[in-house]
Amino acid sequence: MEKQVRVRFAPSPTGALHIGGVRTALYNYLFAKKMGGIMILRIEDTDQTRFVAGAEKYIQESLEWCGIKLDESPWNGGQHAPYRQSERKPMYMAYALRLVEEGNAYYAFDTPEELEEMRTRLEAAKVVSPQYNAITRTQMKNSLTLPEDEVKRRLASGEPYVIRLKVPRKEEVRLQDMIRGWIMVHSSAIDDKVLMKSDGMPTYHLANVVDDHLMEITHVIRGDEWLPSAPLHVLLYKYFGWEDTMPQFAHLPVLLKPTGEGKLSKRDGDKFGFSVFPLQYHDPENPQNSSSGFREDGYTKEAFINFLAFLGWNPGQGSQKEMFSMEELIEAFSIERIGKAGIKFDINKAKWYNQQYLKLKSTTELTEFLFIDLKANHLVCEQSKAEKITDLLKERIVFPTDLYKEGIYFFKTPTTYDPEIVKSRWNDEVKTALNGIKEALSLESEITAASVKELIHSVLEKLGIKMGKVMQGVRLAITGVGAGADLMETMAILGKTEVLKRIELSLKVLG
RNA sequence: GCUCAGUUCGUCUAGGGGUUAGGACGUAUCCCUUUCACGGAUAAAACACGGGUUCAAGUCCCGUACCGAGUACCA
Repeated sequence: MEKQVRVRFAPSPTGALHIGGVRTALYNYLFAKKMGGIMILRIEDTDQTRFVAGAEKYIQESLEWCGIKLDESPWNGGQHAPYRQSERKPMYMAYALRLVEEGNAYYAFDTPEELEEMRTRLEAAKVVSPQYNAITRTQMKNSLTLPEDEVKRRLASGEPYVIRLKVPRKEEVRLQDMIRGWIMVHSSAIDDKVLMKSDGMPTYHLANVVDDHLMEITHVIRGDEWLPSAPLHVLLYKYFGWEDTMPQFAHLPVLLKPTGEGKLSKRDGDKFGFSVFPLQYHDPENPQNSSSGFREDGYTKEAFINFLAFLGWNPGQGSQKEMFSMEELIEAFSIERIGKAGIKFDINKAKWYNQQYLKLKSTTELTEFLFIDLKANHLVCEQSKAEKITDLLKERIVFPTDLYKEGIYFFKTPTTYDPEIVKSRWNDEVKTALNGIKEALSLESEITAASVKELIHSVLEKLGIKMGKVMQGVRLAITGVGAGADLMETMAILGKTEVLKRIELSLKVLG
């Protein structure tokens, strides 16, 4: 029987969780659930200098909103707790030491200044990529070059040191990526990466391999930016003797800016006018670091997830289905169908998805959104009227707030009239029609969409005016704008008195 | 620079040797309608380039170009 699938999403709490991170989490989740496996979240907080308070909470809330459920995490525990690397700190040194003892790693005492000096020296000597490696380490201060007693003395004196991986000089490192196939890298292209930092914390490379092994991770699904260091991780698995249980790798293609130049970054949200974060983010220490989120922009989570899932993945096999619920995504998902190329971000598709999902919602549900904006603007409205308005408008909205934005004229008598429409559509014929409608309307007791339509028809017929020529002017008089939902329905909701009032007002204001 | 990846309509993509290269978003036009939208229909729009392999290449191989990622005691 196959081993149970265990995947992890491993963000670092350095700020708001980027949309690309959400996608990585989503793919992990979809794969885990598809395989009947376990989804784990591990907080990678080994860099204390970049720690941001509140970031972890943000990650948690984001995933909750998306409906990505965690089987094991810092918040709900699990058999491999703790799930924060900072809390696992004591474990890592032993593994690093084991590497040192077995001759696969070594102590290094070089100061930042000395490292900098080495780089400038190498650059001056026209070395293309200065790195700490099999060649240069012979000239640095480490346990490979220093006498044994000197190393012991430095260690005992509490002098700061790091532990570096001793990368072999000539060796072919290969790994199989589930998305990209076989990848081969020569060890000379990898430098002697730091495994343990001088503050006693492991670097990502060590921590990730140790934790993935300990947590029995079977598949590592992560961003493309890790691909270049994946061979290094393979080397670590090898030195630890964990090759047999090494997870399978899948490196996801990056999300690019709409222009395609570089990956989508925090700043791009402002630049291109859309959010790059799932939730609104407020940085208490750095308010200008705050950002808008998809949730607050009015995207439903269903649309957000559907949109995100299709950024680099599709069900293939000739499927033309675009709308997928989380359950359907799980059912259809496979790593093999993830693309290799970077994806340019296009917010239009997200808007379209949102529109589709909003249409699927019931009028009652949508009316809730209308009430939110109504309350915020200190307006009251009867439930039945609000539902009628929602019903009328629901086909035209992209965001829930459009209900209020589009329907503002239901709640406020227009005080201004769209100058463009006034210019092109306001004329004597319209005024004649309006006067005729006003007269006929004042004789009515109450109106319905059908009755008012009939009324207008007969008035215009009597006056010898074609409907198409004046109706936009009539709309302007009643709503102040040139576009909107069915005008007859609109008038019926407004009621006879209000319609009359507005006609008179327009005649007075526009002359 | 070096290493590793990638390249089908403007965008997301289907396609796995033989297709009029399909769909979706967006765009345009038409229909519906009192207008705008919705809906329906139609259209414009792509295999980066050059070599091979093959009877046959978007599909396989090799170069070139371009694009991206990585190149930290960051993840």
